[in-house]
Amino acid sequence: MAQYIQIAEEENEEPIEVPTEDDGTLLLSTLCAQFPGSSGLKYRNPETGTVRGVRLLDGRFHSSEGLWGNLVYVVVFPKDNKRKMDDGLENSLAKTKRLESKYRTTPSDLIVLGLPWKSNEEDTKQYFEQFGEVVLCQIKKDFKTGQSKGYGFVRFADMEGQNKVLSQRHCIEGRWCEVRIPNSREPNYPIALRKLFVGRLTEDVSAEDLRTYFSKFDEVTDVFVPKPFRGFAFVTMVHPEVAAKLIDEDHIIKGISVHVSSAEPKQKDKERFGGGGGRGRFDDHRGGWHDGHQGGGMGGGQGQN
DNA sequence: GTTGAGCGTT
Repeated sequence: MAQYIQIAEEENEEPIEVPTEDDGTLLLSTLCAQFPGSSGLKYRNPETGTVRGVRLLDGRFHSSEGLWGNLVYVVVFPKDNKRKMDDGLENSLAKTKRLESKYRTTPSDLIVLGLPWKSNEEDTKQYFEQFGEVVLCQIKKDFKTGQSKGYGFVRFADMEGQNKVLSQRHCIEGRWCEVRIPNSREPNYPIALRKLFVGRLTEDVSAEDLRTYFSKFDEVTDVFVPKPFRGFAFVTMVHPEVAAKLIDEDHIIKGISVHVSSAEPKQKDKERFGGGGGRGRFDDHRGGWHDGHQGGGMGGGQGQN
């Protein structure tokens, strides 16, 4: 009968339970469904403290004694993380997901949800032009009455405009609107819930190091290190729930123990830390796109190409 | 004349 194995993406992360087959093996395809792009499994031997790999034969993982036990297994991704886009190891789901965000390099139509009924195409276009050259702006209307359906499409000439517009919320003529990649069920969450404050930083840790480190947990949309160096940085993740799990933890990056907290400190934290200098951390830098946007120079991070 | 999640008459 099937059992459930606890599998996590990182050793110290919350595992999810994945079912085995009736014969007690775990299908690689089952693993890939939960961890797109994964290629293996490992676990820490409780007795020796060393990490062991799990045997993989013909697309099936086999536990050592036919029992998976209560261990938390950790996903392994291909070593050459600089995987080619059409690497056979990546299934189509993973490809689709990546294409939707990280590896997208040309602008696409973006759907704008929640427009005010009264908004017209001219004013809406004007609003979006603050982010870059707008090459398309349309509002969907009832073809009979001409009444707006409250949503439309916008397209930018380049990725810079697109990235900027996707990385923040929008207030158009008094209403909060959402801009998304069409059909991607991924809303873009409020930046305040995705942005991490990385404190106790030293200059040995570069923006690229930060991006590489935090990319292990989720896609990183932005890394900001104040110049001149001030001992902290901001890292913005795609998913608020991932960001939440990283907050209030110490992380070792290049041997340096840094402390991660929310970029938008709660009142009590303001009293504990910030305070002295006057304004809070969140005010110390403008939201927006700093590096690593897909447009120009391909910021640090994992493997592209 | 109202409304508020959705996915586009070319």
